[in-house]
Amino acid sequence: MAVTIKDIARRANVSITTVSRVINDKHDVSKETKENIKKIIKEMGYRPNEVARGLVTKKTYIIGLLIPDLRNPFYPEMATGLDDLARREGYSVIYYNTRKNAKEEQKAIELFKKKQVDGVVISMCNKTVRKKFKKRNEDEFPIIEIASNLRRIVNPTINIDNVGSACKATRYLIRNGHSKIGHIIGKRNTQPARHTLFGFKKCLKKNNVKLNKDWIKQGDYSKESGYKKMKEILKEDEKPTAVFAANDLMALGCYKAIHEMGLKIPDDISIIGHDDIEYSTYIIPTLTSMYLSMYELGKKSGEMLLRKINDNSNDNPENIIIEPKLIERESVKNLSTL
Amino acid sequence: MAVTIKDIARRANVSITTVSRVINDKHDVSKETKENIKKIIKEMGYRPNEVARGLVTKKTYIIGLLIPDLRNPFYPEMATGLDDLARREGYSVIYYNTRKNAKEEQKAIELFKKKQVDGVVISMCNKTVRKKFKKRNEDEFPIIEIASNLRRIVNPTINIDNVGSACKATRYLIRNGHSKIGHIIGKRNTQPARHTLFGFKKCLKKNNVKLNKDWIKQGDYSKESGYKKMKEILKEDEKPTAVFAANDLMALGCYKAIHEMGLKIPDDISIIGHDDIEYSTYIIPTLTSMYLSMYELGKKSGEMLLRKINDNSNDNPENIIIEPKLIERESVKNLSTL
DNA sequence: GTGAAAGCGCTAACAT
DNA sequence: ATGTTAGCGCTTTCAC
Repeated sequence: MAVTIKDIARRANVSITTVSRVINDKHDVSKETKENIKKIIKEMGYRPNEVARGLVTKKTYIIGLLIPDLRNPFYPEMATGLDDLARREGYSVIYYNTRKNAKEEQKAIELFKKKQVDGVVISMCNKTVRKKFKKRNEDEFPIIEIASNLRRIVNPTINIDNVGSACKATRYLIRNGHSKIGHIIGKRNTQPARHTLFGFKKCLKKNNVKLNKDWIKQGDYSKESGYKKMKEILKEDEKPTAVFAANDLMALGCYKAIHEMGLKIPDDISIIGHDDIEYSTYIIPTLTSMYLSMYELGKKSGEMLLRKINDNSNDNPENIIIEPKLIERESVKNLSTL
Repeated sequence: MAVTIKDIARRANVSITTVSRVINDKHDVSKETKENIKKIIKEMGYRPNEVARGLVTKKTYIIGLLIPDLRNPFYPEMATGLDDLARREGYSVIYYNTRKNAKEEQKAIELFKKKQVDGVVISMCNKTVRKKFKKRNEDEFPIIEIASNLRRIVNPTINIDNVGSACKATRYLIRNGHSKIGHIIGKRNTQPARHTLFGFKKCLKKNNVKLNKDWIKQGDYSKESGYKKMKEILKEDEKPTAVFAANDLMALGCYKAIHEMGLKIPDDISIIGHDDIEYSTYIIPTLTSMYLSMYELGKKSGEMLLRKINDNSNDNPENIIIEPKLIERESVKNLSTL
């Protein structure tokens, strides 16, 4: 058995309360006893049992993190940002990799509740789960939502301005003389995908560029889907001169497809990505993309969450909107100078 | 306040013991009361408090995972394997991203203890911490070590045969007619790095290939270091015709360096990696690498850990050795056919 | 089949 | 400055 507070108390000839006091750094303990107890704690290698502590304080110092897909570097990056912040403030994070599966998302939430986490950061795909979650939990534990893109903001939210971002990306292609533009979108049932598509279309219309539906394909944010969808696009009779991939992972897939078809980026076809993951500067040619710091996003979500955990003032939920920035690299060709 | 077992008991007009019984699926409860209680549980949205439960059962159903670097896709992959298995068996995993920092590793262990995790999976770099850890914990909680490569096996271990793997990779280059071979190793203070270097040297010697120390550079398993070290190699007066990078991430960095110097893979220089991360089939040219499934590794470590948690028989610790397989792709040129 | 009582390791009033 | 008591939400003997 591990040593408990009782063992320390016995050895120090004091009550467990006194021991508890020095553990928690309360002021009203005499210097002598305090030091004596500390010594004994060290000697016996005592470590307070957080489970017991949590039961009475109702704080576990655990944050739940719902991760849609651990294999997308997007999320480890975010998790790192959250973890760093949390750790600094004495919190640990427990993650649940849901694989974008609604059932798993549901289970993740159940789990977090059972585990009595102090708060949760979610970035879910499934609308229904999210709504249910909110309704039922209302005030059970603090939640920060990332990229939910919901109209009515109930929980504090960090949103990515996908409409604006898609617009910027598309405009960049147009400015570079492209008028035959394809788009590989994410899963249609997610808000970000819808918003991105909306921004894309809006920008085309605004600039009087014709939309060709054959060049719009639906992927699922994975490399594989980018690869497959790009191949489909390249099989069309008329091909676009540029393609906007809704994330860098799919853009990576595009690279592979294009290379396999014996074409060159950006000479034969231009690619622009989204998210600007680290890899994008390590592929050849380097990928032009829309940058947003997932690390920062994770960190910010942690800050907001902790604020909410400690304040408990449920009024006016914060709402942060992140606007991705265009990072010009080598994957887009300027046609207008020709 | 959340609803507790008491609330359910009161509503059902039974003792909390009975409620506890149905929660835990004990047999000796009459069908009627059981069903009634279940109904009420559902109605009130009751969820057992795992913290309270953990306090008495001394089980938290939490596994601690020490991750050296979340941003290396290697680890999310492994974490996914572990998570999947753990989840299936009713366990959650709490991770600690140590960033290969000895102090953080130390802290991670302290934390895991305080949190009363049921077991831990570690793959640490730091030898000292590891030893200390073992000595002090001996029987505190079950541990699985990954890639520790320690001589005396105390804990169950999953090892990667880095000596053999480096040998295979090197031999492959030699068979393809290469005799000027460089090597970018990982951090020298880690066992895997030492073993890999050892295997590399051993293979050269065995095949009477001269070792050129200028072509051996020390990186840190990051893309950046691969990039930098490759640049250094390419600045040497005499250049190797092939380079073996100790992991794919560094190989990726090599690609960038080589491209920037205006050279081509594999025509001007061949590259072989190690780990075979998913990206390696998505870069151009596709990377020849040594494959080992991190997902499987994570899963296996979970299986071993759970076995240890449940068995508690500390005798003859298991020891699994994984032997990476060569995956031929496009980044190595066959010089002998010239 | 069901309940009463004790206790897991700790904190938090309330005394002294 | 220190101890006594109660209790967090649950499981687990031990009775009945």
